[in-house]
Amino acid sequence: MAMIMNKCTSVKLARKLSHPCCFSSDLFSLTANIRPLYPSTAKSFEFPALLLTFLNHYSVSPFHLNNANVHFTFDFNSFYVSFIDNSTHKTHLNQIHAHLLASGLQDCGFLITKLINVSCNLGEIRYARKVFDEFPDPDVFLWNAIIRGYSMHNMFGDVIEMYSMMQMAGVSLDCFTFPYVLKACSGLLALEMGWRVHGQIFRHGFELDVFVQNSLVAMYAKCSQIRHARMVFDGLYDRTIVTWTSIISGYAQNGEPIEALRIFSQMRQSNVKPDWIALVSVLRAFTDVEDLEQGKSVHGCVIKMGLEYEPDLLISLTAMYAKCGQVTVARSFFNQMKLPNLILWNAMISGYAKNGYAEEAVGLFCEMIGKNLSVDSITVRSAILACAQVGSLELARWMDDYIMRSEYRDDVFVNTALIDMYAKCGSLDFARIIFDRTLQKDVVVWSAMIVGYGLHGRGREAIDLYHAMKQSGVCPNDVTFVGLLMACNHSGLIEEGWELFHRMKDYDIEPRHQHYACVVDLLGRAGCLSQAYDFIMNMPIEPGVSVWGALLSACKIYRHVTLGEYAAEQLFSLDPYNTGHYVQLSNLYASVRLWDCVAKVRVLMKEKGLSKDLGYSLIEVNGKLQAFRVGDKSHPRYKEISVELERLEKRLMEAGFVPHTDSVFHDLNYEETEEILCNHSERLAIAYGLISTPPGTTLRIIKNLRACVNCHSATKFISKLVSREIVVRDANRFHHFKDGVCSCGDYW
DNA sequence: GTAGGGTTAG
Repeated sequence: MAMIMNKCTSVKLARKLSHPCCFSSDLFSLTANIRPLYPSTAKSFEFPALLLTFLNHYSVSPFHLNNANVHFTFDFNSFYVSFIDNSTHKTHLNQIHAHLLASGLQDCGFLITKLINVSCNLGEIRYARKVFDEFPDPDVFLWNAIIRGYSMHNMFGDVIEMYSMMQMAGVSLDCFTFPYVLKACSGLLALEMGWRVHGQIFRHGFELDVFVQNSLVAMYAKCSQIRHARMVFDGLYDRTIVTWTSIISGYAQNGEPIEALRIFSQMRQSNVKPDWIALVSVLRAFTDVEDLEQGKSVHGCVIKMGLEYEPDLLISLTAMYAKCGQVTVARSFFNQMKLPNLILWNAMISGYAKNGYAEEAVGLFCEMIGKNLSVDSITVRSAILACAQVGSLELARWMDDYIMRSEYRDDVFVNTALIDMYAKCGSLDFARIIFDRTLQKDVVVWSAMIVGYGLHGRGREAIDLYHAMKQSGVCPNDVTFVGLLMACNHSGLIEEGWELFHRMKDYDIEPRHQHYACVVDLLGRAGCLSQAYDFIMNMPIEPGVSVWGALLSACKIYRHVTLGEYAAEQLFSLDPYNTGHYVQLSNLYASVRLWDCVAKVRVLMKEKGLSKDLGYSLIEVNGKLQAFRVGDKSHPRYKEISVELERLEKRLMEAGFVPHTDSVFHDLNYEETEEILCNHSERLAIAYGLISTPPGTTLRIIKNLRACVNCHSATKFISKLVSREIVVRDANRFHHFKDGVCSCGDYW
């Protein structure tokens, strides 16, 4: 049998028929079984020969054949006609039309409506339109048929056009017309048109039709008019599960998941039983708020209702678990789906990317390309985000190259992601190239570039770009200011940062935690610790982790123990299981040689079951990332690395480098300390980079933790000794080491 | 012949 199958159609049919996870084979056997039924059954029809042609060619459904009134009730629903060889559609339709003409039935509105419906179902929308145009005086059924055709193929502009023409022709609309037209308004986000249609609905007296009203709720919700959707919803006495689902998903789509969930519980109280689409909508709301526990309870509900094999629920569950960080659980749902589905893959890739499983995300993306699966803008954006996290410039180049050859090269969202990616992979130059070639830059594009400069401590350029942005008529937003403040902070532009912070109110932007944290950082950097403390005390919002963290960092740099202890106390109560805070406090104690206190912090961590995060560094050599841990001897070239390390050590000593022992977490004796220091992962990566690349090559290193004082200082020396630029991405920012100086100005 | 859902950059 010729099989040109519409994926979506086959899924719908399979849903009606059998276990969804193995639909393809069931579908085949079912079609095979019922085919032989036709010839014998068909003989008993009294209907004209052309309708037999219809049935034989365009229907594989046995369901209607046993019906005594078959010639008036048979069904040409889209999913029953999707098995026909595409190339013969046109011929068959032509034959049928010819039969109609020959039988003098060309004016039979009923048959022509059927012909139009079948043509639309087969995707022959232009043919349908031709048949429609040739019909002398179309009635409302015929108009609805052609409008339905355009609607089912998402040709919304044509829907609206036909709707206007229908009114001009003086045909009165019925309650079937409006849902198609409203769907078109939603699809086009044509709110004005939606308003007008709403007026028509009133005038035609369809304000009680539940289909029309449900469509109105959905239309307003899709056009971001959730308040209006709510007004229609509140005015409805007769609410079906579709009504409830429309308003629930409307709130979720408009960024109000909490309200969506509140209405869901209201729905449950009204004893309306959710169906699978309602559950999908509710899952989305819990996914948005990343509420794993509630998400799990919906999962329980899905199982209770026996819907756990519903493919679209599997997708929603995958998305929910993935976004809530349960990527392994998500992956098991992902693996259950045998047929490729773009949204499922997107959910898995973005879930991986969002939760730090960057390699898995990139891997899946490559798998998609390898398998020739179609991707969309969401797929590439998630993949770009993952590349940004990996940090490899080579991978970033590959991704950029892929985008340049794709249909997304002018997509402003994709380009924003690319700018961010290049900035995080260490190349502002490439980021700038993308930025410069992006037309119609919105505030997000500008902010991404400003944040990029900020990340690399290029404060002046960030501020210049900010002025250029304003000049081009784009208004800054809160993210722009995060970028600017970060840029000032990372490059020591203390007064400029302070001034910019106060400019925020000119744009009615309420500072958030990140902005306050940047200011505390700025003050801290300038050594104004008591001002920083006063600033925190006068904040209009409750200071959070980022703010106290900034203060603790400053206290560590300036060795201010009492204030540091206070900041640490706040951090421990707000964020008790974050190892970083304990390490910072311990490093503060170590810097003033308060070894007893260092030990106390260690005990505190032990009590909480925490251990210091293992440091590692990655270095990219010839497009490959190599990982090194502290004291790592496992590398195949360890012998050479170790020789290089010793050589470096010697040269460092000769150049007058003195190790800073206080960056070691434990109280060790001097020799051991020094040995561990030069075995820090960063140094291993540098040594490997030096022996693996030609002289003068920039070394690019990615660390999982913040730079330690000792490595930072040693790396400055090394950059001068070996005449190399060394670019290090630590957990917070970039350090560009060159000629013995670091771009961070020794404050990070 | 009609209505509702899932993936989304800084």
